[in-house]
Amino acid sequence: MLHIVPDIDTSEALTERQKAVLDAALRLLVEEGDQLTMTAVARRASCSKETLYKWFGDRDGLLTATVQWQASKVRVAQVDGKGLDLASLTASLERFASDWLQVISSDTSIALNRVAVGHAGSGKDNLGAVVLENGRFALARRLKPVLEAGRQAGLLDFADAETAFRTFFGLVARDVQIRLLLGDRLELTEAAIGGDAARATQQFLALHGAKTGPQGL
Amino acid sequence: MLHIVPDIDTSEALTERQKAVLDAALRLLVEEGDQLTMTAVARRASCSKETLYKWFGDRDGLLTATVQWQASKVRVAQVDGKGLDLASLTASLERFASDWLQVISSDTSIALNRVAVGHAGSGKDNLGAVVLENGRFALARRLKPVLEAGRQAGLLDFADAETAFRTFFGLVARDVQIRLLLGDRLELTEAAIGGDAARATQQFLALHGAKTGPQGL
DNA sequence: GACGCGCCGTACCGTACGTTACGGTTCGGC
DNA sequence: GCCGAACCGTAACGTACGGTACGGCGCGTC
Repeated sequence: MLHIVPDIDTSEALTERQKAVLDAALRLLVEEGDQLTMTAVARRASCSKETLYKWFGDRDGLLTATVQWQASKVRVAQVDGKGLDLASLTASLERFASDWLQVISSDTSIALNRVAVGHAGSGKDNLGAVVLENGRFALARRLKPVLEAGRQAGLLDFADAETAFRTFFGLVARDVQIRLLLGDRLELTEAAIGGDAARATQQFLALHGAKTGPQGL
Repeated sequence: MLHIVPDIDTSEALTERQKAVLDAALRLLVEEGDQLTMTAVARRASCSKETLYKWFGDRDGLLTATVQWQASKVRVAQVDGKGLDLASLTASLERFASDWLQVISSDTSIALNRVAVGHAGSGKDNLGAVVLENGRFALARRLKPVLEAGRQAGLLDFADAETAFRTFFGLVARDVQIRLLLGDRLELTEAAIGGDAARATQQFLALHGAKTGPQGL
């Protein structure tokens, strides 16, 4: 009922050592933000700067590789639509919502998004596109089949899956991500996330749940 | 029925010349993002670096002043709740939604948020707090009285104004801001914004509009 | 019309950091 | 045991940029 599949194989030919280096860079990114230096990465990863440049070309290459490396680790649960009833649909939606809130409130996601947002301004690289592709769009790819299945099963009612997805997204994320990115302290406990996921799911069902009885409008 | 009031008077003792300099800095910020240099600002504003440092202290001071200067210009419409009926409530909500989408999709807002997000990582200054205070929180301060008035008038039904506001916020903004910040091209025409504002308002009313007939749950 | 003040333009200083170069060490292959 | 490749640690280089100093100029004041 629930299995994990990578979107794109971005782990192309990365040795264990290289992954370790990228993990070090990632930790540094979380701690220091975009002003991490090549020297700091080399020291933290116990490798030479020469190696960093040989492997990743330049600073932007290292940053890109780091972001892709982390992005390749973010997986959203995938659910198939067999034997769908209201209970399992609700559970699936709540799980998506919960996973997503968990992701966007994690230190790693915040740091990565901060860097990507910063770089999106000066269009040197496409960190923003990478983050978007592995975040928001990956989520949509996973969720839409569930929505479609829900519609097939007569549980949901909507015209356009993309629009329905965006409504769900808005109900789940609300102002959380932008507030976190802007530095607002916003403690999201496990319980709060669960509650928000349930609320968002109920709201979504209220908007797009198929009417059971006869209904105008 | 609709008047404009500043939140905080941050235009404290800014001469016209200083405002012009900040406008130049702002334009540069929109064009070049955070890697704008003091030299560039001085050249664009036709002033000397010495003056910049005398007026704003250092680079962060200039950035902060620029952000506050722009923030002080962003005003969300204020609406009072007299003679509220469903039509005027709907119109108010749509106007809020439309204004907000207009703001967050503007080049200026995107540039400012990018800078603020970047700086929120390395907590040197509080640009993030400034942006948040004049954006998301200012919106809440303006909208909540309308929601409360709607509840008083028996048009809306919700337990907590803050939660209701966040729901509305989510329905309006959805994934727009994060996508724009991450560099996604996302053309928001006047018409599209109007449509989204109407849709979000209708969804909000569907969730929180007071039930007219007898109704369980 | 001399003086002082505020500001422009620009040259200059110091530093941080990206990038490169190089000597020393480990290690697998023969 | 020797060779070369890969890599570590560090020193060195070049540059961009934040910050400062200084000469010149317009302008209000006496």
